[in-house]
Amino acid sequence: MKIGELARNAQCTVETVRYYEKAGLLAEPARTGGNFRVYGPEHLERLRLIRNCRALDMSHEEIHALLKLANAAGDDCGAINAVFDQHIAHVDTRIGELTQLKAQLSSLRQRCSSDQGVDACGILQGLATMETGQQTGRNTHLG
Amino acid sequence: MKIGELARNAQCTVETVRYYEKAGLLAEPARTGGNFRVYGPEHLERLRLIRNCRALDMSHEEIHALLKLANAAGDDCGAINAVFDQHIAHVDTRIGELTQLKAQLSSLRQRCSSDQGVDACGILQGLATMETGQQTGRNTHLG
DNA sequence: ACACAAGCTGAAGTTACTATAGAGTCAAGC
DNA sequence: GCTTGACTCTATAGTAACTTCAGCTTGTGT
Repeated sequence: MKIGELARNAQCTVETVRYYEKAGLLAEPARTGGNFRVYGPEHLERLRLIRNCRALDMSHEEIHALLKLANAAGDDCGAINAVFDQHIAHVDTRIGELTQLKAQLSSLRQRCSSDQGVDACGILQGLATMETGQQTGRNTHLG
Repeated sequence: MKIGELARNAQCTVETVRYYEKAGLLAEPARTGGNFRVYGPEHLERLRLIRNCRALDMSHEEIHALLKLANAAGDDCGAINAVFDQHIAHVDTRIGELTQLKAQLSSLRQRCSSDQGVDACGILQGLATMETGQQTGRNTHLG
């Protein structure tokens, strides 16, 4: 199949497919005489796997590690579990961060009664004076 | 004060300060004869506000809107509330997405018993065949 | 024969910064 | 007066994971 069909089957754009190829996630396919890429079902399966990993918010780095492990057929998959567990921990951390964030936002939001002037706005005052606890988490790749 | 002192006071780097200036979030300050930026307390207050907004995961676009509203002194701050409410909704959406995500990840994770071969790995099988419900949310700027 | 869809490459744009290169400024010490 | 070192300046490139664009070639339908 050609790139457009592949992309449709995997629910992504052709640009994304070419991007994955350049990024080394998807193997370079054969070409037609006219230089068009031709894919087989194995490419589709691989692309679906990649897209699902992305839907699960894995980074390219994590996906790359996973693919490498998947290709080392015969090995036991303890290492795959490790990649997965680490990713679950990322997601969990991020949920915790956002939950705390929401609490902070809600508390600020309550300080404003909407029909007063900007000068007295509790949100703006809070934003200008609050001390954010330590530096904010750059510790996951999840936003 | 000079840029280094400003940055220290606001807990960020000098590069970030210069970046905010170029991005139009922070007003261009006066310069010394030697072309060094000189800031007053009003710059510090503004910078603190920006940093706090960032700590709350607001995008530059949202912050820009907020600053514009804050500058329109005298207006009532219903519009500020609207920006805030929208941002809280973003955070909430993202928490929901990640929670669902974690459930999916955990369910996949349980399919692997660790000491089997890669061929039989339930995680990989799941990843290659699962149908991700619709397209994944590009609907917030929160990762 | 000709239009139009789909494909190709390479480069630039996105967000919010961080990092680097190479130069200039300033205060302190000798 | 001169040097050292900390600080500052501009401009450019790199990061992640794509998207968008320009300009061209190929394939398909009538």
